[in-house]
Amino acid sequence: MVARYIEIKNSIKDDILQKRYQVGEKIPSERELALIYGVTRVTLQKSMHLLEQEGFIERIHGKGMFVARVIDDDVYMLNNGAGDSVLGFSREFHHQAKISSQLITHQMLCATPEIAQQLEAQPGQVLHYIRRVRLIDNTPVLIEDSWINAAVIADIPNTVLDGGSLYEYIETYTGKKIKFYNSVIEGDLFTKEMADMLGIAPGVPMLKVSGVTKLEDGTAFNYSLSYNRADKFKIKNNWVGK
Amino acid sequence: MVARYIEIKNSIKDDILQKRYQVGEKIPSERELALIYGVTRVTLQKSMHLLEQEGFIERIHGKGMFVARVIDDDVYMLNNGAGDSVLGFSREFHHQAKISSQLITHQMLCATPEIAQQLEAQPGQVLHYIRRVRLIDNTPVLIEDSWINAAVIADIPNTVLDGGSLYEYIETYTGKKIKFYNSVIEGDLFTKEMADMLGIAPGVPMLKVSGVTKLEDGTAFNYSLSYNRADKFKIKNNWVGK
DNA sequence: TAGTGGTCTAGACCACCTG
DNA sequence: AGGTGGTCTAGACCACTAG
Repeated sequence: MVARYIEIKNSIKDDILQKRYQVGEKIPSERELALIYGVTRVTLQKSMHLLEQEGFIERIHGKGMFVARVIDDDVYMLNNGAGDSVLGFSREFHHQAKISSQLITHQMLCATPEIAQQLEAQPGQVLHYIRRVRLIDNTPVLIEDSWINAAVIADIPNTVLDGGSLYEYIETYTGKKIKFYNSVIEGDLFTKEMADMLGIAPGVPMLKVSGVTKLEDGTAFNYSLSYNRADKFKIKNNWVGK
Repeated sequence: MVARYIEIKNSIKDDILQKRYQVGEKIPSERELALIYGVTRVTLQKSMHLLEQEGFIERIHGKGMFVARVIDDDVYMLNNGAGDSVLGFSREFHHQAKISSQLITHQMLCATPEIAQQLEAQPGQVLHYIRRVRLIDNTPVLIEDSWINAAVIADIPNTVLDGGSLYEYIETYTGKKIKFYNSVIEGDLFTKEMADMLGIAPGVPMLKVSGVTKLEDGTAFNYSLSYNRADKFKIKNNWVGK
């Protein structure tokens, strides 16, 4: 059951990505598009506001809506607050490159008070602890630690951890969608130990991203901490006022 | 002319910040709040969706709306995609600390092709080039380079660059609000030259943030590049599905 | 079953931009 | 003046959660 305004948003996003509109070009007005898609203006506006937040169009009061120039780049972009790159490394990049994982460890342990608090669970709660090195085209680019509440996801097959999408597995397993991801980005340097795992020199800059993921029913199931090579990743952000 | 849904959003945000609701507590339903504020559900929902994007509440289908735990921290948070910290360093932090600036240079120059493209202007367009070191409680924490289109803002008094808010000045000067800020975050290390300007050791990690700022009529007026001490800043991000 | 958020309609009026 | 996006109303029905 996909909402109509999501379908319309994706349809127009596709038009932009397929270059059916040129960069900077004015697209049809809200009233025209509402007529075309057979919805009211309110519904169409929901689509267009989303498209604006995702950085594909700019809405200018009194003028119209215009296709934004979209930045393409040589490095990998982790989109913030827009798009779906939040929904997992595999899902995001597997179309443009070969994604693989090296499972360092997968064990069950009890939550420390700190992690329990992040997961809104009791200290001592049984968790999966997973450490993976992730590779793009066979080059190691990041280390990711995940703590996953075993009360929410009891079993995690190692086949999922090798190459599959963990988030996709969880959505299938629970029958619920992922709705919240609250994260914090920090800059730091790789320690020798971590640099060795990635096969790079120590003292290389990194982007550290930590955060909690929740399902649509509010269940916090995953706390993760990833250490990303700063020469391989950038984070894009589109802020829109009001 | 402030929209009703913005007023309502701020009113409820204030209730949360003033602890009139406890963390995790359920707040009144949409229908109740719509009645209280004398608006329809559609209007109230706009308020609550904003509040959710800003990370203050979580909306759970079938259950209700709940106050999110808000992360307070010792370091300074640059909020992404939510809140207004995008709208300038001064405006964001002057309530919690003494903000000052050290003006390194302010000169007029002609746009290179690269910067002209960012500003959607012609190469050779006259620009302000401004380099400032910014301080929190007299500690230098970042270096910021700005290129501002002189065709949009002709005069920039040095009093504004010293301690005032540049963005506030621009909104007053042009009579328009800032609507877009598209930025990219990268991790890197401070060079010796930059480290010297901040009085720190070279090789310290930094968060580099670059981006273009536009007014509500779509005018790109500012391209900026800031080099932030990674031990002083974090960047927060709230992603909400759908 | 009752209450919650999620979606959608068919209008209306306002604010901004251009000719 | 005419077209654009921005806001708002007063309903309706659907999907999810709980007791």
